[in-house]
Amino acid sequence: MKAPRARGSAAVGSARALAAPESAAGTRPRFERQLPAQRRAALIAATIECLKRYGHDGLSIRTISAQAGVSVGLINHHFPNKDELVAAAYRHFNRELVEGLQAAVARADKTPAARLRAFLTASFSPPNLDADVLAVWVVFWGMYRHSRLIQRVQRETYADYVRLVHNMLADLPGGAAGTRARRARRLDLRLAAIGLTALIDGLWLEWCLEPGRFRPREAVALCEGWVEGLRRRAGGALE
Amino acid sequence: MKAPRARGSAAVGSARALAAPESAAGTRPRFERQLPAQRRAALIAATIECLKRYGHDGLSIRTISAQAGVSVGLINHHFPNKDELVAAAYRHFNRELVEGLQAAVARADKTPAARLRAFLTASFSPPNLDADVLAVWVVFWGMYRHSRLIQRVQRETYADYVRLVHNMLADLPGGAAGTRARRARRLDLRLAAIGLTALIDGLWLEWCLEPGRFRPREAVALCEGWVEGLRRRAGGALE
DNA sequence: TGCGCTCTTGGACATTCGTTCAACAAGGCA
DNA sequence: TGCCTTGTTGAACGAATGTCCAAGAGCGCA
Repeated sequence: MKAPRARGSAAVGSARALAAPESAAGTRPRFERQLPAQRRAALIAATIECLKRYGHDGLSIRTISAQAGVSVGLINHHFPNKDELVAAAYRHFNRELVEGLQAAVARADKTPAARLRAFLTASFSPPNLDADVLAVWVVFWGMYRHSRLIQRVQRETYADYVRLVHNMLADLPGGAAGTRARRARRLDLRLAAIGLTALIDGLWLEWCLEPGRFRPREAVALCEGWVEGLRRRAGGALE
Repeated sequence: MKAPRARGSAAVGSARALAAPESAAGTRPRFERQLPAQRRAALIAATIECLKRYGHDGLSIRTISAQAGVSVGLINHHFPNKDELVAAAYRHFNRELVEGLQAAVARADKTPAARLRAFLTASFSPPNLDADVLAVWVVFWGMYRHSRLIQRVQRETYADYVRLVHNMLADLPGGAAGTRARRARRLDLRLAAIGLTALIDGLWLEWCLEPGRFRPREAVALCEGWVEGLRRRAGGALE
């Protein structure tokens, strides 16, 4: 299934198509100049939208420029090449996820349990829990092994996510270890963060591959159950 | 990063390159005819190999045929089109995973705990736990939303995997519920299978995105810890 | 008002893509 | 031995790809 060519440019979201062609002498501008930062943002948004709609096939200069309501040449004026645009889109996508989760946690009550619940609920709600959104992730992951750019962005942004999860677990009752069990507990925390992250990602994946199999609330419950089980075993080494 | 063109065809694994060009009148066959089933299998193997080496870019008729040591036209003689070849490769990949896991379980001791451990160990060992292998999965997942063929194969093969996990959990001590708690327990089993699958998939993903963060044994321990936590809560509804 | 910076256009380019097909030839069978 | 089935080749096709660049024009500034 290929992305449509969209001749004449539907120009979704562009001001271009708002009015009918001028009748009188009024010479309406044929395009609107924008500041580089704005245009770059629009191109990044168009890239993600194309990825949502057409998957990997949507990653073509012509599809993206049509989606942005812009000519083919413009992309290479704002980005040195396609790979840089894709990497920028990946960075944006990552940042928006992490910032959204951070905001959800910040809005919650100050108790660790409430913060965790807010985090999980946000993870399993729109806009994150959307089959289109996960499809976008998966396309990016598919590039990971063979694109240095994608690898770099991953390193840059993933650390924030891991830190968020890690801190949330550390704040849980029993999470602040005394000096004595400090070392064993830190091992636990490391593995716990890894496990929780994996559980969340895996549930994401499963839900999107087959949304009917369970409901978002059940995913939250599963994660909370996991954390609960962790706390019960607290102090003991995992292996 | 594009896949190389390989003019003259290195013909990896083909009998073609075994001997030097004939000097005397010996007219060595220019190619070897094979049964359709064999050739199809070779093309599927070449497809997966290309996916491992070059990611999504490896999915081109020319790259695959070069990898198989075969001409471009042959692929369309054995498969109606490229999508069917890719779907066949996905089916093969799925089947090999599931059958490998089933075999590992079958080889293990008959106790449920040993079977579970064998399953987990196999899940987090080569050839499954390989960054290349997961990269292949991720490319397939990236096609899922937009390819009916891939969706169909997914439905066909995923059920076996889920059943395997489900049965293993059901066999655990405490898994065989009495008639009284039957219904509540079945809810638990369903969610437990979902959760364990998600945990395994997520750990896969994490390990391959950053293999240094934890060791395969730790992944096994995390999964066993999860199952242990489940059994401790056995009988109670999860929410 | 008009100049000029630079954002924007869109045609042109060389490649690569998936698919087709006429011709070739391997190898079993009579 | 020679025929015949059919697996196999590789050139050719049109479509689509990413990039380039000369020309055009929006809009701030003098």
